[in-house]
This record gives sequence, C-alpha cells and structure tokens, in this order.
Amino acid sequence: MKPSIPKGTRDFSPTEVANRNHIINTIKETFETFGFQPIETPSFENSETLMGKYGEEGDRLIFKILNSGDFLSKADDVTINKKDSLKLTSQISEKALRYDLTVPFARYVVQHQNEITFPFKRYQIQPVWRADRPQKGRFREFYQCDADVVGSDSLWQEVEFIQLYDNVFTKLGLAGTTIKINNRKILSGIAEVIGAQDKLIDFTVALDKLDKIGHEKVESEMLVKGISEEAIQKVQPLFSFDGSNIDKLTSLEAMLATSEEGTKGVEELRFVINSITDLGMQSANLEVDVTLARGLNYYTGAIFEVAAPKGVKMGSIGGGGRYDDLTGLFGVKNPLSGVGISFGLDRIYLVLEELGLFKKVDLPKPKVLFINFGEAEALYAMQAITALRKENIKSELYPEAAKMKKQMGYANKREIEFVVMAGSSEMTNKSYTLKNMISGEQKSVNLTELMSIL
RNA sequence: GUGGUUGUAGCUCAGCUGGUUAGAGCGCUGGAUUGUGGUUCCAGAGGUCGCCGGUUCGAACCCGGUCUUUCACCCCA
Repeated sequence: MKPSIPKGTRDFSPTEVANRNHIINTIKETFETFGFQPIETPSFENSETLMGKYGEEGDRLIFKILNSGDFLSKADDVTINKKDSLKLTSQISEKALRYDLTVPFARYVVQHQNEITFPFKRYQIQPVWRADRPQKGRFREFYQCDADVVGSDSLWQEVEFIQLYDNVFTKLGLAGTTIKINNRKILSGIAEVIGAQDKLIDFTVALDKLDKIGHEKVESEMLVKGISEEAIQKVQPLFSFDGSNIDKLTSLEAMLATSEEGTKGVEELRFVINSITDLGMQSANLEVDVTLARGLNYYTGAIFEVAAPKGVKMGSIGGGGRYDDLTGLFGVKNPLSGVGISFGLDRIYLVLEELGLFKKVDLPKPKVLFINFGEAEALYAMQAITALRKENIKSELYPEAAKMKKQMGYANKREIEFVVMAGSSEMTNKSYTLKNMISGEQKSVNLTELMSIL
C-alpha cells in the first residue's frame, strides 16, 4: 500500500511550520493588541449546532461523523431502501466537523452567557473542515483565525476590524491588499427598490459579473432571472460604479432614498468610511463594493472581504461581517449583536510565498554538535553536553560513531555553527577541539572556555 | 455536486506518428581523503511510467474507469 493523505489535506515540513507560525504569531499578537482573548472549541460539534446555519450549500459541505457502534441498526429500513441520503444522514450521524469558527463561537457565547462579561472580545485560531472540491488555495482542512466582538452594536467595532486587518497585513509585509466592505441593509434596500426581495441573490450574482461580461450582458441576465426593466432602471447607477467611496455612497443614498433599511445601511457604511478616512490606513485599501454578498445566511450589517494585492491570483484571504441574530438561533431571549473577521491562514501563506515575503527561517537546531568517536569518547562528550544544556546551550551528540565525513556532513547540512571533536588525546588533556564551521578555524579549549565561547 | 486539465527516479523535468534494455540535472550511497564538512573528480543504487482494465503482434504514448493535481461554475478562507 502506498502511503497517502486524503484529498485536500497536507503535511507540513519544518520550514512550512516555521512560516505558518510566523503568520499565526503576527495575527495573535495583533488580536491581543486590540484587546481580544483566546478561546478554543471542539473540532466537532453536535450536528444540530451546525446544520442549517450556512444554507443548503453549507450543509452539503459539512463533514458528518458516523455514529459509533452498530449505527445502521438504528436507521429505519424504509429510508435505507429508498436510498434517501439526506434523511439517512440524520439517522446515522449526530456529530459533524467544525465548518467555521463563527457558529461554534455563537454556541459558546450562549452556553457560557452567565460567565461572560460583555462586550466579549474573543479570538480563535483553529482548523476547520469542508467537504469541498479542492483547488489552488482551497483545501478540505484549513485554518481560520477569527476575532469577534459580541454584545456591542457600536460601529466603532467595524472601524477597528478594518484597522486590525490593515495592521496584520502591514506587519506581514503584505502591502496593497484591498478590504472590500458592503452592508447587508444596502442589499436589502436594493431588493426593496427593485421590488423583489427574493431575487436579491440573482441580482448580486449578475451584478458581480459586470467587469467580466459587461453592462449589457449583465442586464440581459437580470431580465432572464425575472427582474423587471423598471427595476433595472432604478438601480442604473450601480452599472457605472467606479468612483471614490464617497461618490459611491452619494449615489447609493439617492438610489435608496425610498428604502428605510437601505438608507440605514448607507448611513452605517458612511460612518465607517468617514472614520477610516480620518484615522488613515497603513498599507491596505478600503473599497465599497455593493456586489459583495458573502455569508448572507447570517450577516445583517457590515460585510467584509479581503482581496490579495493585485496580480496575485487567489480567492479572498479574509472575510467577516456583523450578525445580529446568530445567538438568537441558539435560544437566547435577547439576541446579542456580534461582529467579526477571519484571516485565511493557508491562503495568506500562499500569497506571501508567491510574493517572496518569507524571510529565511532558522529551524530549531543545536549550536554545537559533538562528533561521536565511540563509547568512551561519547561519554566524555555527554559530560560536556550535560553541562552545556544546564546553561540552555543547544547541543547534541551525533548518535552513531559514524565516519567523520558523515558526521561533519550532517553538521554542515543542518548549518550547525560549531563542532566539537574529542577523542583519546583530548580526553587525556581534558580538552575539546572546537571547530567553527563557518570560518573553518579550530582550537583546543577546556570545558570552562568551551562554555564561555558558546 | 457539474464540466475540462494533470500524473514518468526522492525533487524538477525530457521521452518524436504506439516499436527492442525509459533518460538528464539536482539529491542520495560509496570511493579519491581509515580524526575534518562545504568545492572538485570517479563509481553506484534508485522507476510494475498514479492505479485497474481494454485495444494492439507490441502501450509511458490510444480507449474506459478510478485516484490525485489544477481550472471554470457553484460556494467560499
């Protein structure tokens, strides 16, 4: 049998782990600078916690865990014979792998509401799983790095999250990212204005293709989807939507004047944009994008998505938004408003790699390697190593009395700075021959000198 | 889930319209140098051509299935 790993999963080499840790540490550090505290939740949840929270597509992509034991005996024969997978799933599986970090967090908040001080700011960096078809930058196991605030309606949170994104990407040296922002209330307002709440998705999907297929084709697609000519006329400004954020807000305001909800959305967006304009950004761009329609299953206010710098072909490297009702789904009487963002660790990794932004990492390695010449010599070396390790000097003995060339080659390949050779003559002198592998020079020293040099 | 694409040595890749023992570079192992690495030279090992089946006198090459990679749709980090 050839060893292999499941589709869409990966092994990570020491270098990759080091680079991933660099990203994680940067994000973690920034989360804490902004006042977030870490939590963790189980990698699998009860199915009912997850199912139905991400829409039909989401349910399909959730990995279900088979019940333990003789699970089939509890399923009903009719369902099995009908080959009704959907119904059968609920009979043979009651647990599922975490699909994202937001829903488990909402569950956490509701479950621990009496222990939590609100507003609660938490961050969470853990893997999630999706039964998706893998592509570049799309895996079936990947890490999300989430920060959320629950229990505050304040739009300052949205402002801070934009700053947080900007901070992290700046620290990572990833300049030129674009933070796209939209507001669910604006989308609802548009639907209201065109008189078709149920066609909102069709409308945004079509509008999103504007720069790909052009104005006319977008309009004809909308007509095909059953959106009326009059409706399309009303939102005409959306088709030439390429001015500044302020320009966009101005035309949205006019377009949505008759919609109370739409107007509210424009106001919210305007507050965020104005605040950021005053506060300034370091390296990211902020862009109003009305076609942004992610996470419509639970976002109710702001919607965020982060695009990699232009020229890098990669899906979004972050996303988030505000959700007013999520805790309500778990039976809280007065639902708490939440807002949060997520960083896609694996995609950020690929982008940094493509742009050559990783510094050469120093893998964990000893500062000194002791050459092994045999039993007695190894013991002599181990005495020095024991002393060195007490001083936290990373040192190791080559485990076998292999040929010199091999031992030296090992030191060279691992880029170990010093090598110590101690054979019978050194043992009688109580000395060590210390060689600097970079300069090539070597000298005879005693244990005290050895420790002070290293 | 739908439709394309990819798969040859540990790695990166050659391999002509199907034709005898499938090649290169790097890496690996050994030697030149039996207590001295990185450079050089010499030698060597390593591949059921992703897997299964079919067509053919003959398949790495053609056909079908499957797995994997990747792309578009869908959705998304």
